[in-house]
Amino acid sequence: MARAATTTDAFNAVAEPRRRDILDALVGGERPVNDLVALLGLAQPQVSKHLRVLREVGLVDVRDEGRQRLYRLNGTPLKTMHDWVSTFERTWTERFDRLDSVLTELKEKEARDGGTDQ
Amino acid sequence: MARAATTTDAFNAVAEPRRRDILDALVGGERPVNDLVALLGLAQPQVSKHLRVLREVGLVDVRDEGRQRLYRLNGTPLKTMHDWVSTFERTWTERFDRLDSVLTELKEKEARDGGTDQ
DNA sequence: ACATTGCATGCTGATATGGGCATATGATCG
DNA sequence: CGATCATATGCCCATATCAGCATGCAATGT
Repeated sequence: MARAATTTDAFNAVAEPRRRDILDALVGGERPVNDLVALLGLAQPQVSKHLRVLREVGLVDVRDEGRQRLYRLNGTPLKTMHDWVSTFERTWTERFDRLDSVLTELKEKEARDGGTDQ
Repeated sequence: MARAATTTDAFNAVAEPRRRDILDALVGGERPVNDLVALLGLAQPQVSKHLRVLREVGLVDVRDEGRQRLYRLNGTPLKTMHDWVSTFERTWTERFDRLDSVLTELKEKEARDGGTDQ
């Protein structure tokens, strides 16, 4: 088996930096493809392809307006990511890091003096 | 060019669900590889490989203890992800969604104005 | 009708992936 | 030392990716 498809979920879709850039660019509101092309300095086909991936995971919606296609951000699928990552929030807090070190040291000491572990 | 390496950053490393599972399993504290093998129901080599990726992006630290290698969570690299995702937090708030819809409708109406009578 | 603009899609090629399986390395025990 | 437990690596392979480039196609302008 190979790596999971980029269209599998938000995690995979957003692992690509360009796609994150696109989402960032859409925070300000709807934009036609050429706007994004100009903003990102990418070739138009690649932008369209990235947008396709984002659309498939529901991170953007499209709307036709004349000969343009206006893409709009829809962050809902990011909620899952946010929830998951938040689980680890304590981990990068300095205070927690210290606490963790202390706990680990305690464990090591215990394991050394008791003999009975687990 | 192909997809970015999984070891490029936390975004890519964590796009793989098994690796997320491993991190989840490590929230409770240090664990030897075989613990993870049992918990995840994966083959030992794959677990070791996933751990390698996690180590390369700094999401886990290792410590030798006899013939075991104890892996420990280090969520610091997740902070970047958290910060980025948080940027979009408003997006999945119901109230914001509604506001957004209204704004879009207004825009659509505006774009249409001046011509058709209604 | 024809040219043009705005986007999407198709194809090619180099590349890294992740699982399966075998094997190497390393520490510990008898 | 030889056996065994705990992990890491190596190799094979099917697969999806992403960039680049050409082309398809709908909407608009003249």
